[in-house]
Amino acid sequence: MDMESRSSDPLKSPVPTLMAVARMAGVSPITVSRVVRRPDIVSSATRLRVEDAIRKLGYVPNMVAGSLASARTKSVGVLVPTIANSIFADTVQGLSDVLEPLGFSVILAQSGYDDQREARTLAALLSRRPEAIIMIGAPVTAEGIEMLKRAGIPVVETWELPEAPVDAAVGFDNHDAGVVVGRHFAKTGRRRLVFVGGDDRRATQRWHGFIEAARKAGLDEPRRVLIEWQSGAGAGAAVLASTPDADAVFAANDAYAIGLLSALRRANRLGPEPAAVPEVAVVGLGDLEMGRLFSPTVSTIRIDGAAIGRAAAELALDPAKPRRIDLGFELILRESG
Amino acid sequence: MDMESRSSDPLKSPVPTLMAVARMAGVSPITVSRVVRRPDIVSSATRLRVEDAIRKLGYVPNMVAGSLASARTKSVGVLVPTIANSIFADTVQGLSDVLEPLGFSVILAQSGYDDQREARTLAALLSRRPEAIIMIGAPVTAEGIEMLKRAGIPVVETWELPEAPVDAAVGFDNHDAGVVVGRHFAKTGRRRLVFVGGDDRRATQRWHGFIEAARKAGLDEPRRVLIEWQSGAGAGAAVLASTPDADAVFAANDAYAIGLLSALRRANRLGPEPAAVPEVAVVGLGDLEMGRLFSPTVSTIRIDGAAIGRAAAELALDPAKPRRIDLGFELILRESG
DNA sequence: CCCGAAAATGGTAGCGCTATCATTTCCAGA
DNA sequence: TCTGGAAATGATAGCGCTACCATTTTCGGG
Repeated sequence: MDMESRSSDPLKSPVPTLMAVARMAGVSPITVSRVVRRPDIVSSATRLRVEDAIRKLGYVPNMVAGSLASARTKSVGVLVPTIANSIFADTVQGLSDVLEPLGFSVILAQSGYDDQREARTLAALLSRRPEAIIMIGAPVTAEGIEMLKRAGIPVVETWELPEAPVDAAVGFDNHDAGVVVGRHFAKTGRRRLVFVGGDDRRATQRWHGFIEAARKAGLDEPRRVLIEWQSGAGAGAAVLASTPDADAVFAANDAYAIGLLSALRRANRLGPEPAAVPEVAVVGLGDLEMGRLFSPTVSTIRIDGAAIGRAAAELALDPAKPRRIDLGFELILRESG
Repeated sequence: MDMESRSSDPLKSPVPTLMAVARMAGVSPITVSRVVRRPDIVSSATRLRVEDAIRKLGYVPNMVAGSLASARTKSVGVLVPTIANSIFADTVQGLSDVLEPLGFSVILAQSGYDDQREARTLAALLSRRPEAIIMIGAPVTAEGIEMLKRAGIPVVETWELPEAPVDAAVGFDNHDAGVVVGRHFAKTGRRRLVFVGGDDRRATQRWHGFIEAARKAGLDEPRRVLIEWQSGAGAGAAVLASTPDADAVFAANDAYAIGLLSALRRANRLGPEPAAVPEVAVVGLGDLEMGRLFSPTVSTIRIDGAAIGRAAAELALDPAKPRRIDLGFELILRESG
């Protein structure tokens, strides 16, 4: 499609500039700029004239030029491992809800749980000069950390609370979450503990907390089932295949927990009605709505992903705010364990 | 946090420019620019020298300036009703997977199913001069359509196939989906049909198709249960409360379908084992993984959200490609109906 | 009716980069 | 050794806007 054919004014199709508006309204360019950004300091007579010209021309300010001139891009870079994971989607939603009303745009990028890609992606984000970076997790490569530091902008790491974040962090203690679930299993008489999840740092922290609690309680050494795919069904099958004797499973997210419960049902290890004491206890993480709808209802470590996003946005915009926020988590016990 | 304190070089902390690199390497600025963008046309000797300077200074190109000079932003605006909906998250993921490797960034914005907000958001997106716009659904306001046309860039509408899209569309026929489900219910002997969903245009198209099929088959006039919240549980409760006598329900998405099945179970209308012929047939839309894990497994209109995203990205980048792609859908029959 | 301060508007000079030409350097072939 | 065209590099002029300061206009109070 060529530009001419889609313009409503076939004559001087090129996208109108602030200069064009100024000429049409008979004012200087800077006045147009003021009408757009600070209408209050322009007399209402001129303002009306300018607004009229803007409407007639269909002028849309060029923020690229504006950003260059003002050194403010009104944008925030957001780096997630993947968006096709409802739990991160909630966080993105939350931060977007705070940022957009303030006129900030979200530049979204995915690292795909890949270290090299994270570094590349971070460079790409930074080249757009966002006013802050918000990421799920902490940067993994030294390169990435270095770039972030040099950028001199707020950097908010979420979903974990590193000892020494580049700048700020909003999240919860993943290690603790593992401990809490481990203890809960011990207290309810479970002995053969299993952890299913990926091998990213957050999952690993949960795993460490989980073993720690199991050891302290004198249980069998917990086993870990590593999952590559993002599929709940896959996670369920993997656990049944590699640790069929497990009597308690901590799944790194609710999707895995549901996948496992579904596999257990298919293997006829669930009984027709949710048992008071299930043969295999399962606890997930995230508190997806699905978990409440499933039968048995899924016990979980509840995390408020949207709240993390909102808090992260606030730290990103205000460097004066405290640089570390622990939003905590909550163990929610339902039928699954 | 102030900029000085976080720079690795406390001396001349300000973010280095291309000019600084040029001076350090003893070349002209344009040569640095070429090393960054087209390394192949620079002699290897100078290239090495420049790359060295870049590394030493930690230079990150300023794409804002580059975009202004070249009139290419290497960015695509993406407008979704909400990202906290796994089905759209898949589409965003898909398009991002195509766009990022090509050096394009995704500027993500949410309209929240709100017409006015859609128009505002579109203006904000356009002011960043993206090279294309990809949106879920078609623009709703005349204003929005006008702005998009004037922008003179590719615009891809997804998840529906309007008669006259602004530019391009990738999706499937929502009306047809309704027809297919309606016919299926008729064929399997259902009579009291209900549709649960929102009142956005896509849902409404499905609804229209659904009634059409029901009328043709001579069934009772279908009823429509309108849902505001995005919650499956809410949808389930609403259907049970307002149309308790329904014997077949088409849910506008799988989350609603699962919410309804869960409510039916709680109301003891599901039986212990999935029945061969369920009392109430339920068909969802989207084919979430959860639907396959649930019991009963959820019948659904399968849509490949990621594929829609990938195809949309391709149309966005290449105006020569066909402007209308019907990716279709598939009725997947499982235990729920 | 004048004065001075506030309100309103404008001129100038870049922001950091790239497009578009030069211009210079290099080197194979005569 | 000289030539000519390709390869490599550079000078210049903006891109469309805003920061900063200067200038003009307005208007209430003496």
